[in-house]
Amino acid sequence: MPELPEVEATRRHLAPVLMGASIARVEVRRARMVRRQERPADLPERLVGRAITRVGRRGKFVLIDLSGDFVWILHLGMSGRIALADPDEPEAAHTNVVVALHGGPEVRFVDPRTFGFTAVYTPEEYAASSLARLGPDALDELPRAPALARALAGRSAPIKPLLLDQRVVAGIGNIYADEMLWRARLHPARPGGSLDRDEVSRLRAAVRPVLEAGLRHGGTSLDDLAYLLPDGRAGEYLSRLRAYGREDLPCRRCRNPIRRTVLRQRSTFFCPECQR
DNA sequence: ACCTCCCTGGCC
DNA sequence: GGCCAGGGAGGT
Repeated sequence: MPELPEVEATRRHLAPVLMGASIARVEVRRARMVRRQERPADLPERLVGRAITRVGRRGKFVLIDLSGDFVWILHLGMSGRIALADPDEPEAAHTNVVVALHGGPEVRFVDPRTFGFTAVYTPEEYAASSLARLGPDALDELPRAPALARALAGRSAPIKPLLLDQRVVAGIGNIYADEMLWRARLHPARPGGSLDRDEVSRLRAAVRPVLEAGLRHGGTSLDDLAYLLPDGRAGEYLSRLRAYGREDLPCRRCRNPIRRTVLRQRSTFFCPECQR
């Protein structure tokens, strides 16, 4: 599932190839993939001829700066991936958008479920978009415990959906949220505002190690292989998960069975013994 | 602040 | 054949 580690792996894969390149040609095969820009049909003309000056990331968004102050945005949704391939290589199924670079490979946006999207923004459009309301990046800008405590203070919503709220902290998705709460020994249904100082510190301390472990192991590909690395391989982090997907399996800390519940329509896995 | 919806492949 | 997975926007 593309959450922060998978998106960061994608960014690292793209950056060396895209930096300094310029865009030759754009093909949008599924119009639905271009969303959240006022006139989606403008995407090709906004991209063609522009040079790439930076390949960044904020939360789950890949942000590609272009000449002329445009920014090209990629969001992988839940089944998207970016493949770099020479034009004569065969295409994967569900190659929905192709962006060819001058004298270089094609950037192929493959996404069976089309929850991912792409757009090109002017600075004004960016400022008016939901991207401008993203919280601090969970890896690069993680707030210290006191600031995190302030963000959670007075919140009656369960801590897990708060972790998934991209305005609080950007980049955490359903799998890694469960892993962080397991590591911090916090029950996912605890109201955000009920966490004491020590608990907020534990949670804060769990964020980066979980994301970095995901990154080290190439991210998490579930059994449906909806998510793959840019080169088509499966991420290896699945086998190291402590909570997510482990219903009825022994907790790796206390050996009691992991339980599954649904919180805000999302599968939630936790150890009822050691997460309180 | 909550629920519904979008979409498709894989599984039962 | 029907259900499930889920990020994020939109509606209530």
